[in-house]
Amino acid sequence: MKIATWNVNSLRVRLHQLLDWLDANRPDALCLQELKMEDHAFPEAEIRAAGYYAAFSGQKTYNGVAILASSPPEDVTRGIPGFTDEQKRLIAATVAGVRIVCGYFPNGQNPESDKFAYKLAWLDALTRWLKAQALAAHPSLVLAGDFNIAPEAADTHPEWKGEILVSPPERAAFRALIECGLTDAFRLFEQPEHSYSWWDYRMSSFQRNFGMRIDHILVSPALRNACRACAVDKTPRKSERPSDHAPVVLELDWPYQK
DNA sequence: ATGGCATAATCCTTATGA
Repeated sequence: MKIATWNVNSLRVRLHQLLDWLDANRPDALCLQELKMEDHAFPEAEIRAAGYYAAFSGQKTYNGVAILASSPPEDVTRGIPGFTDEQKRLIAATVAGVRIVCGYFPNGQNPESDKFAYKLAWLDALTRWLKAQALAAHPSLVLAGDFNIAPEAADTHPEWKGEILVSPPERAAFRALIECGLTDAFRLFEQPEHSYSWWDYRMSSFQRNFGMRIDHILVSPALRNACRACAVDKTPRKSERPSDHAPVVLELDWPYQK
């Protein structure tokens, strides 16, 4: 089973790149973030024609998340239960017996801003819900998306300066997620040095590999031993008019037979 | 080397992202 996540930074602009990528990679499930469109504009017919079903939660201009799958997503839920949030940042569904939670975590802007407080509150609500409910109800669970956190020093270019996405409170919030029993699938495998998933559009950041690893796939204990490979696919980032994020792809030996 | 880019909407300027 192949599960992937990709922040497309406008599904309208990236639709054809998405369809090409689906054709070339045939994931069983794909988590999308930053649709930047309302549900009525979601390109359901094009995606269906590519052989995929979709569950989505969109909004105008910002945010918006979706789960595409080769079989119809089941038991779809939107938002973090118990957390009132106008921003469409979370969707969950079951695909082939795996509970898939797709998130577009808040950016936070800077540690002094209200948006930063919102980011930490959002992460706290997510962590509490996973710990108290979701993981118990669904032992085989994947949390995938744009976390907007580079968890360790190795996840940013060595010369990275800013505070946001790397601050101690953000990294502590990431560790709290891990402490729910989740594993960063990317780090289960040997990876190229300086592996990132996002590069700023400015200053030729991609050409200089001046990036950060902020898109992640976390797996629950029941899935940990089923992980076979996990990698960043830089191919779409090299195309014309790319998203600033690259897809991250996890291969699972699932249903697990050992 | 963080600015200078990309996107959407308010649409020729602003808000936001990371």
